[in-house]
Amino acid sequence: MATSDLIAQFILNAIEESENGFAELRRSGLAERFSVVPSQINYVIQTRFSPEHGYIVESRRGGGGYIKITRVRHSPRSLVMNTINSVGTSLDLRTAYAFTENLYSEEIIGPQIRKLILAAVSDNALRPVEPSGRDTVRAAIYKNILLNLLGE
Amino acid sequence: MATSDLIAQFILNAIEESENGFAELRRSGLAERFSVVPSQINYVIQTRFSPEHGYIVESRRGGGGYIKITRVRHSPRSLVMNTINSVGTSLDLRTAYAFTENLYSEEIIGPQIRKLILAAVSDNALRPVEPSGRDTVRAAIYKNILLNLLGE
DNA sequence: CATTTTGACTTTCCCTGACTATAATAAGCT
DNA sequence: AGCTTATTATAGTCAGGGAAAGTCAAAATG
Repeated sequence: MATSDLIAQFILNAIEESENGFAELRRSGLAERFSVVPSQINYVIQTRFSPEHGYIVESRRGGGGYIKITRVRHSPRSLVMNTINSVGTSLDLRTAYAFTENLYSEEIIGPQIRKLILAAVSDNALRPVEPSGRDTVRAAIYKNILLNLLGE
Repeated sequence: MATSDLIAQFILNAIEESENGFAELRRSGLAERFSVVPSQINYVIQTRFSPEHGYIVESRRGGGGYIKITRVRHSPRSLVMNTINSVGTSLDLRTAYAFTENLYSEEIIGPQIRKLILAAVSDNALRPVEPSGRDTVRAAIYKNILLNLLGE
């Protein structure tokens, strides 16, 4: 398992353990704990705690600086609608994963639907589509599934 | 016996031995073990662990990369596997409907899943794909969904 | 001639380090 | 004391190197 995964897990755990739904961390301390350069913490945050994943990140530099990562919560319906709106005409695989995990962890979709969505928009499923066109197709499929999810 | 068969055997064995029904492998390591070039592993996977064979393949590149091969648990005679194998490389919308209705009436999928499958392979979802190519994409998506849905 | 094997090239992801930006605190200066 | 400047302590950005896995088509094999 890559170090970035471990760091992500650590942050996730810190948020879970917290009362208020956020973790306040020292970038330098975290880097030291995992024996990586500080900028790797930024990498982990950018790749795993983006708004698409359902987090907001605040920070402050200088003495007493910190990074605060908060899990955001929407009402179920607005989250689905927000997600649909966030998907433009193009959607890369990573972002699709992030959106779907977010919907899943908010319990808006169950494990089966999560699997269905990921299967439908995976590169495996889109194999016949030219790589350069996949993100466009992915976006269309993704939005269409979510729209049908809304109209129960 | 060809080396590819030995590699396939090895992978099969690894899956059997595993608790969870999947094997997580390092492509480079496997290639080295059998003294072949890494891309031969891809060849083995493509020819022997395809969806039609009942396997799900996931992977990750970069540091800490891996290939994960999951055997979908259900008898090869099941309606799902039959459906997957009936799809082939092309699937028109009417046939997709028919297959899905069949799965629904056999109570293998529920109403919501039925709806979402159809949403995923509808012409609306595939709008960015040129009409002449849609059936091919539809087939790939359809098979992938079915396979993943039943590998719970 | 179908299948297997190979290798050159591409893509993705992780990790690092040099450089930049900002905030708090300490040190000087009037 | 109050203002300005230097120092120190953080965090942010970006480009690049390296470690995997993916793709594709040509060559070898049976």
